Amino acid sequence: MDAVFKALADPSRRKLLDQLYRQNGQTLGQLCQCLDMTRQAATKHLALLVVANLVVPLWRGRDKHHYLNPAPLKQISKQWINKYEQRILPALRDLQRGLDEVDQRGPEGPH
Amino acid sequence: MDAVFKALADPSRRKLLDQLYRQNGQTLGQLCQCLDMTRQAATKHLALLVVANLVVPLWRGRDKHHYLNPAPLKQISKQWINKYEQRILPALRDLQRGLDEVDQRGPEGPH
DNA sequence: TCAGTATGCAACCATTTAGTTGCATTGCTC
DNA sequence: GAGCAATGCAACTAAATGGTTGCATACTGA
Repeated sequence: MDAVFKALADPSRRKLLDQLYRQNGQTLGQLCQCLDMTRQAATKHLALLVVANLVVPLWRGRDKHHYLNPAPLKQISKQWINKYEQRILPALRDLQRGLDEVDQRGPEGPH
Repeated sequence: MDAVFKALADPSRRKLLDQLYRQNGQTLGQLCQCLDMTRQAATKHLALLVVANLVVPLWRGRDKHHYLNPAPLKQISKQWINKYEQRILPALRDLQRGLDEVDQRGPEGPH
């Protein structure tokens, strides 16, 4: 799971995923064209995506095609993000209570 | 959105969120105890969470209390992750087609 | 008012990261 | 098989990151 969050942290890598979302199975060369960096740099980004299992590479002759694997995204969504989403309202209530306590101590206080 | 993904990339920061999930409104001192690093390091992590608007700090006297704000998580889930989740089956189909094309060129090939 | 507690700020260090350049390898095509 | 095209690998650099130490500030409570 750590690898997935790490992989998603970089805008270039998210861009790569978006690119594969637009058209799945692209080669390294194709993917490079959208990134404004050298092929080698893009390769490293792709390597991280592969480690996170978000992308699966497939050799066809001398071409390396890349395929999207959205499963890990579902994973983190289910195991991590969802539980927070369900707390939106309680969290708001907590914050309001916090604000109330601040006010009680005296508004226009320090900080 | 970039700030949110960046904030989630580090395990310590996710741990802080989990800690606030367990008990909302904790002070810096309390949050530090779960992290095995100096207070100053924890402060920096919290600063990133605040920038990403995942945590809202609130001063009460000399104590700084921290409150969870799950809204940005909902945001990225809705605007980014969900669209990928809906592609799980099509992506699998794409991959299968890719595998088929590899096989046609001759199984046990190079790479 | 004084001691102690909670926090902020700044400088510094080590590691990781993002990117580059240069060269090697492999496969297609003519 | 010669040349071109697609990719891999390694070394290097610059900047961001995660962490530390030291000191300053501000609130609390006896």
